[in-house]
Amino acid sequence: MASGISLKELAAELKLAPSTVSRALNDSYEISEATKKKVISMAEKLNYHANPFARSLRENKSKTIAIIIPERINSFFAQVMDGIEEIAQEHGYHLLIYNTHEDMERERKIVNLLLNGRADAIAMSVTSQTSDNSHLKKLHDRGLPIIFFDRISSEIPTTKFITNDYESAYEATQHLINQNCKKITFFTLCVDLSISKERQRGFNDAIADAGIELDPSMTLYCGHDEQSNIEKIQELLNSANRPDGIVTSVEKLAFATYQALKRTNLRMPNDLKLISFSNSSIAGLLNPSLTTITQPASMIGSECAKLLIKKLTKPNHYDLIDQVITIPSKITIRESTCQE
Amino acid sequence: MASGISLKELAAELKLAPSTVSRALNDSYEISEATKKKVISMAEKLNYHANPFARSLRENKSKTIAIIIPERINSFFAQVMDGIEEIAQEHGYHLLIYNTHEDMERERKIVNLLLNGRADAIAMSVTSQTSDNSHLKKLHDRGLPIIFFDRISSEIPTTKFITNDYESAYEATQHLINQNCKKITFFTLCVDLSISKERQRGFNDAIADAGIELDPSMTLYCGHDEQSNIEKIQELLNSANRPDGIVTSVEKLAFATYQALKRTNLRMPNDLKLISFSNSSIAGLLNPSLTTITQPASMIGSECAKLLIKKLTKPNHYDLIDQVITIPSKITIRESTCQE
DNA sequence: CATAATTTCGAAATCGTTTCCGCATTTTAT
DNA sequence: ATAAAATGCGGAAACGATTTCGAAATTATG
Repeated sequence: MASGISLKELAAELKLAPSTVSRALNDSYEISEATKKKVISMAEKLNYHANPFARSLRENKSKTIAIIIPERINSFFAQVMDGIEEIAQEHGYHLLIYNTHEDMERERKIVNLLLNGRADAIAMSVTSQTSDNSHLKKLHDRGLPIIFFDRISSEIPTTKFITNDYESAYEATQHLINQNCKKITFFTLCVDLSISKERQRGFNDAIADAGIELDPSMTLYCGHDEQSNIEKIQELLNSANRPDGIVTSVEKLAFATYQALKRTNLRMPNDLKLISFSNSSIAGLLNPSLTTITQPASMIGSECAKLLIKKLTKPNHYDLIDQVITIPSKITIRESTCQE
Repeated sequence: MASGISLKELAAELKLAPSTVSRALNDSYEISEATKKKVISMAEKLNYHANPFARSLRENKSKTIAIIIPERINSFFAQVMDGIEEIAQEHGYHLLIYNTHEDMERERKIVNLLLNGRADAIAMSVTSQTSDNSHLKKLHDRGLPIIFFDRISSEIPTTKFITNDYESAYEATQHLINQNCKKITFFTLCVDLSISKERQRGFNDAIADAGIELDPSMTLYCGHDEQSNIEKIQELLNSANRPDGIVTSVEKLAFATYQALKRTNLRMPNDLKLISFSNSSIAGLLNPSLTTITQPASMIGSECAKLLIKKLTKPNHYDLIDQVITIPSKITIRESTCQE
């Protein structure tokens, strides 16, 4: 609790005015080199560290960026966070982390917490339930720089980073068609989410463009509970018109499919081919190894951070214009979609 | 940048003194219910949010906990962070995240940043290079509550949370011996780390207790580079005295072993059995599924947070006494160590 | 009714910085 | 030689909240 020495005490020790010491430490041109040296060395000696709150209060900025993610830290969000962290640390920014746990009410609370300057900027991925975004609007109206990534809120006019969900899903589906799949199913989670919609659209279009009749049974809606997902998938795989190709829109549904598959006597890739959106580093170690669409998570994170910091350091030179920046995903073909 | 309305402005609007408004908002007994109601509703109406820096400056506390981790967010640290986040959010605490990237110099810098009250408490896992811990000592001497988890610094007299690394490694090794392995090798990363040492010790003792002669070739030292690890392991597997059982002290070395194995014609578990420390949720999906020692990561995180918050809210009732609390890991036996 | 006790609120200090303004003193220009 | 400008520093206000102390208004008490 002993919070160290203050600027005033340091000044007293040096027999200088606080204003002089402050300027010396901030390398002001008004202070002679001689006194600067004296001040700095005394500060070192007495282990002086400026109080961040006093400074933030005075300067009305916190040198802090807040990250808001919607769920427990999975491989995707971990990589995004790592990407942001790298850039933030490089520029001396601090990082606050919040998790909305897919709960819009929590999202609203957290956003309100950030309304008072605790963070200078925000990078966030919205909740799957975020229908009303008045709280986000308020944040934006206050002038707080905010960037969305992955799960974006299109109604807030700012910069958003996503990956090419539509194209990737299209390509993934096309890949299965090329591998001779006749009945392809799309596994998805939350239909309200921007990325889910895009991926679904990519799937639908690829199916339609291949001249296949699109019907609702070609989409399986899953939930957040692992076990019931597995059962639901198992049921599908045991049914009469089981698919011979699957595109899963999120990593965890691919894993659930592996689990479900274990309980059947179907073989992958012979009876069934699987391709999934995933950032897991061990997709190549699964049995069979999993063909993936890998999102550029780390780069999304670092680009968010770079842009935010640019905006913060040169507010007039950069603007978070209302645009969606797409960083393409990468499809890695592995055994799970091999031709038998 | 428009940082909202201030207490003073709110007071002016209400034709009350700032002190009264402050007390009303903090539910002081000195204020009548009538004025409290008026103040609160006006605060709502004008969207007043207290400036956190002014408050922190005055109260000398930040309602913030800092987490310092030593490397990119893997499944273990992700779970720890989730555990901390859950408890922190419950109690209205904010979370700052720092990553030392296994660099002691960065660790020192980050720790120095926290020397001035930016965080009320710290939960950290040290760098593998942390030999000199004067910076940690300084932090502790200042009276800042600090807790170590997983990678602990035993010289700082505070509470530490670890898992039973020694026993787990011992049991894991014993398990391989019971499965008829005759030549067992231990794969490890950093020998300086407390946890590495403990795991190594557990392995060594299990080997010795089984009446097997312990020799240095039974330990393979790996590095941080994925590819060279794979090559090193591959080389070992192709050598004359290849092991028939492996205990890997960290997750990534198990994955590297899977990769290396692909390049040989050895079969798991027939020719080789593998058990690893790991928190990956998809160990069961590997081919063959991986027998794991799972650390109670989430619980470690939540226990850290609970204890820190107790200490912060009732400083006199709780003390971070110099003790090591062990939360046991759990061994899950899967195909990779099955009897053929 | 006068005095004491209680309730309710205001004025001002305070936390640790930064910065505007002012004031010597010295240097440069005319 | 005198005016102008530059240099180096100090004093004090300000950021926005909390809190100590004290005063006014209300109620209770004798």
